[in-house]
Amino acid sequence: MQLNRLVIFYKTIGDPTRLRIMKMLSEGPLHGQAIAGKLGLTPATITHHLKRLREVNAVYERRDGNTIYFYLNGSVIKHYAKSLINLAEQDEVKKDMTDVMAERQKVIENFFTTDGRLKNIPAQRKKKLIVLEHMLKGLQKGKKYEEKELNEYIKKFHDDYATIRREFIINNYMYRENGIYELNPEEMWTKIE
Amino acid sequence: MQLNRLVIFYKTIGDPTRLRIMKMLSEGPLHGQAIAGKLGLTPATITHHLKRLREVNAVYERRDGNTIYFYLNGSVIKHYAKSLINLAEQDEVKKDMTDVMAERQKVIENFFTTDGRLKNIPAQRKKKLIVLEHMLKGLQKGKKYEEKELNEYIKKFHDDYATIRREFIINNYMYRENGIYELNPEEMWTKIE
DNA sequence: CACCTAATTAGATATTTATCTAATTTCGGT
DNA sequence: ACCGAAATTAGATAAATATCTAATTAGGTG
Repeated sequence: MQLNRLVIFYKTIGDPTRLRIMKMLSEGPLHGQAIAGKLGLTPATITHHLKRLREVNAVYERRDGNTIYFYLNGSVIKHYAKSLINLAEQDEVKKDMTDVMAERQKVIENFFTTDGRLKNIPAQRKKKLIVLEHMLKGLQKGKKYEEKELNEYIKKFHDDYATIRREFIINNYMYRENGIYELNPEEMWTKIE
Repeated sequence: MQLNRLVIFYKTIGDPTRLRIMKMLSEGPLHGQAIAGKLGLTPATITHHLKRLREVNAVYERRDGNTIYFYLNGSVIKHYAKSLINLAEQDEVKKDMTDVMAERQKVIENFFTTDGRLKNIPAQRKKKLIVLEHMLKGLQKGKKYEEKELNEYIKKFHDDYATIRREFIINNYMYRENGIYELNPEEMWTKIE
């Protein structure tokens, strides 16, 4: 459920230590020991908090040797913030959709073959999102997908399923938990400006 | 401290019952009994959550007879959300300030007499904020003000101290706790577009 | 292989807090 | 001045969780 995701995210954020970590990471990646040192806490404690932050995709990590660098995941955080802003705005804004739709259609025609395969992943962010959303249309809301199942689905469009699957997560279209994937509610998707 | 405010706000938001209340209030004001009914919880429990939400100014209330209607305080919520977005954006954007300053100066000259009194409170939001910020300059960061003390300060500018004091809170320039007022860090202020 | 450092896991403790029931307060109407 | 409805307060209980120490796992390097 959508509300539930927000709850978990904000509960995670609403902790002094975790917010301090996020603040530190906003100035650049750090590894666990460094964080522990700066905060005067035990590595075990940092592991605990990073686990929490990872669970909501507020951070991601990159391994270098046996030290792991943690990065702030700005886009996910921004999306949660935006869904808070939506909540705070009681008025419903309806925009004119016709032009937007025409533009989307053109992008889809350019990037997909007539038999529905993706020619290549657009480099331009805006077009990439349109393409991703097009592929997402075949997935069911609320359904839980095994990673393998999702890979198979994506392969119908393009061989590089790993990249595309990652894009689904990065742009907040999907949510991963214990290797199980699920569509996010649309309010949480990365929006095209 | 700034981080601390954020922590308290997000901890408050990060609770299923409170987020559900906020969601309900986003569709219009409600009184306590109504909220309790819809959520299947005790009035005492609702009081508890509303107290929390009030502490961070996420809601405000209006009394009608002896029933109290609660409203969502959209602007405060949006400001916290924006400060999250700031955190998520690692790049620092510097803008050209010279034009902006000239405009502010003009507004201040128009709305204040030569001996520094406020002629009247601007109706236009943008100008109002400039005027409010001008008055705020005489307050000290980190200092805690009694309500009476703050009233006296505002009276130096204008007799209607109650309205102005309220504007300080609504626009997130100041923070109130147990009748004590304090300046918010500037990152949290209402920003002029 | 032996060793070192980083990270994680497991288990224990102490603090926080959401919720309830019961008592109390607040306000308007009769 | 009294009564009823709405809200708050007080106190109790149960659940969640931040942190620590100690043990374990992972990855590299001499």
